[in-house]
Amino acid sequence: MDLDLRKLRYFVTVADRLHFGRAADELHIAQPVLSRQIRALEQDLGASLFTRDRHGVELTDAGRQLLADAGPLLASTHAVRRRVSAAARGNRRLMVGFRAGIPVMPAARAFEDRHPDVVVDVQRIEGDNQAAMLLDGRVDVGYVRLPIDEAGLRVTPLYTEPRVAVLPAGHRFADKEEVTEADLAGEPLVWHGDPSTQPTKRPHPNAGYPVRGVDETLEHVAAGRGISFLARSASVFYSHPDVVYVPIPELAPDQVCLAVAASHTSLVVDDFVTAAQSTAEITAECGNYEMWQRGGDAVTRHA
Amino acid sequence: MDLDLRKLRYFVTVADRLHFGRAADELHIAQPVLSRQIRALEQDLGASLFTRDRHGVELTDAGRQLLADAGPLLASTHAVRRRVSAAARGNRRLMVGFRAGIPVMPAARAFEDRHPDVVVDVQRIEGDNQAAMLLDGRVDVGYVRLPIDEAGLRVTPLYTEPRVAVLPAGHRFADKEEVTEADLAGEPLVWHGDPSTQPTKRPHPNAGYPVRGVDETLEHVAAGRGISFLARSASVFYSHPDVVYVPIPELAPDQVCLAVAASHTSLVVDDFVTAAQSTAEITAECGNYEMWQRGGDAVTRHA
DNA sequence: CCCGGTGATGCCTTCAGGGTATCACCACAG
DNA sequence: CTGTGGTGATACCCTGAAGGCATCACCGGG
Repeated sequence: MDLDLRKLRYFVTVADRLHFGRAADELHIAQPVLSRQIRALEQDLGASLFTRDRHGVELTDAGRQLLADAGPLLASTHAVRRRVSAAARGNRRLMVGFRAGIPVMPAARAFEDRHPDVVVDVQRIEGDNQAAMLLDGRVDVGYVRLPIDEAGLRVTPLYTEPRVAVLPAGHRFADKEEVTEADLAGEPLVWHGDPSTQPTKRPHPNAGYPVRGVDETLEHVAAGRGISFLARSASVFYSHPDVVYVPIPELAPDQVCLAVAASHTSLVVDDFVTAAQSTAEITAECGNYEMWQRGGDAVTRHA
Repeated sequence: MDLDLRKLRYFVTVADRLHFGRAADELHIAQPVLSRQIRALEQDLGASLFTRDRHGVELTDAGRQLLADAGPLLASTHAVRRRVSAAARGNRRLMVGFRAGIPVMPAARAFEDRHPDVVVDVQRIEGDNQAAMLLDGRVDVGYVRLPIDEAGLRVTPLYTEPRVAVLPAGHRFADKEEVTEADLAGEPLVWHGDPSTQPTKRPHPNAGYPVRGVDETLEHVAAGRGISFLARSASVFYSHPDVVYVPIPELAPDQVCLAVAASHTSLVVDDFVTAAQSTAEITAECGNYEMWQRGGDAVTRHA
C-alpha cells in the first residue's frame, strides 16, 4: 500500500554501488536480506528495477526513474523530522543559509520586526551543499547562487551582480583595469564546488582544482594552481596578500536567488521570503549596503 | 530509522477527524491499533502530536507542522509510484495539464520536434485540483493560473492576460464597453474552485456559489446567482446565450505559469518547460495565436 | 449513580524483516 | 576440462511489529 522508505533507501544504496554484496555491507545487513527486499520493492512497484545478468547489475529505465526520485523524497522525510522536532521544542528559530558575500541581515532585521518572537540564525552554505542543506531541512531558507539543482526547491530570483576574476598577484593581467573571458582562456581553473555535483557549468572546460569555499579558492590561486571567479560582493569579504581581483564585465553575472525546500510549508518561511524580496530591492536600488555599490555599475535587479 | 509512511497516513486521518474511533473506522482498522500506531509515531518523532484531554483530541504545534508536511510528502510518494510505473512501461508519454483557455499545442509541437519519441497528452485541470494533479503525478507538467499553493511545486511565470467580467445577459452593465471593480462591488460572486482550497484571494469578500470549471460558472451566472471573472482567453472558448463578457481592465490580470512537481526530476520535463517558455514568448509577443492578440475591446459578446 | 462514548491496555495471531547456511551460475586459471 | 572464487538467489528459522478482540479507565450528562 504505502511506499516503504526502508526498501527505498536500500534501493538507493544498491543503485549507487551496483553491487548487492557491498551495498548490504554498507547497510549493515546480510546480502540475502537485501536481495529479498529489492525483489519485494520491485513487486510492490510492479516494475523490475535492475537487470541482474551475468557479472553485473544494471539499472532499468524504471530503476533510473526511481533513483532520480528517491533522493529528494528521502531528503524531504529527513526535513519533516527536523521541522517536527523543531516545532515540538516550541521552535521560534529560523535557520537562514547564505553563500559567501550575500548580505542576510537587512532581511533578517525586517523579518524580526514582523516576528519578534522568532530568532533568525544564519549559517554559511557552499555551492556543493546548498541544495542538500535546504532539502534535508538543515536550513529553512537559503540565499543561493546559481547554478543550483532546482529539483525539490522553490527558487525565487533576487538580483544579479557582476563577477571578478581572481588572479595570483604576479599574473600578467593582475594590473589590468578589467579582463575578458578570452584573455583568460586556457588558464587552469580553481573551481568552486565538488566535481560530482557540478561537473558541467564551469566557465572553462579546463581541468583544475576543486575547492570548497572562498578561503580555499584564494589559497589555491595564491599558490599559482590556477585562476577563479567570484561574485564581486564575495570578493569584498575575503582578501589574500598574493591575490588580486580584476573585474570581468563580459562574464555572465552571478545570479542570487532565494531558495526554499518545496515541501516546506510554513507561514514564517513565507514571510521571510517576502522580507528578503523587498530588502533585496532596497539594497539593489538604493545601495545602502556599501559593498553592492563598490565601483562599477550598480547591481541590477533580475526580472 | 526511516519515517513510516503508513503511520504518517494514519496520523493524517486522525488529524483530519480529530477522533480516533472514526479515523480508525475510515482506515478499516481497529481503534486500539490506531491509538498504538499514533503513539509509536510520536515516540519515533520524539514529539507528542495530539493533546488527548477530556472531550476532544487537539493537534499540538508539532502535530500541526507534521500535518502541513505530511500531505505533500504522501502525494510525492504516489507521484513516484506513477512515474516508475510509467518508466517501466517504456513510457514515452508526457501528461500536460492546462487550465481553460491556455493554448498548449504550440509548446507541445515545439517539444515533439525535439522529442519525436515522446507523445504529449493534454488534460484539463481546474483551480481546485491543479496543485494536487501535479503533486501526485497525474500530470507531469501543468499550465496553471495563480493563485496556486506553491508548496511542493516549481512554478515558472509565463505571461499575464487581462480578465473579463462574466455577467448575466440582463445585467445593468451588460452593454457597457468596460466595467470597473467598483461598479460590481457588492454583487454576489460565483467563484471558481472549492471553498476549502481557496477561501481567500477572491476579488470580493461576498458570499457566493462555489463552482468547478467554466461551464458551471456560466450556468450559475446565467441563472442570475451572481457574477464572475475569467481570463479573457478562457472566455473565447466558452459561450452561453444568457451570459455576456465585459472587459474589466482595472482588475489585476490573470497570471499564467508553468508548474512542475518539485520532486519530478526528468530531462523530458525540463525540455518541455524550456519549450513552453519560448513558445509563450512567441504567442505573447507575435500573436500567431489569435485569441492572445485580439484587441482589448474585441472580446466576444453573446446577446 | 449509572450510562454511553472516548481513548488506552492486555493478550493473542500473523507476517514481514532479519540472520545463517547453502545453491546456481559464470568467468577464468591451471 | 575442471576447480575456484565471486556473484545474486533460495531455504529455513527467529524475532518483533501490526493487526484483531476484549476490556479497562475516564468523564459528562441523565
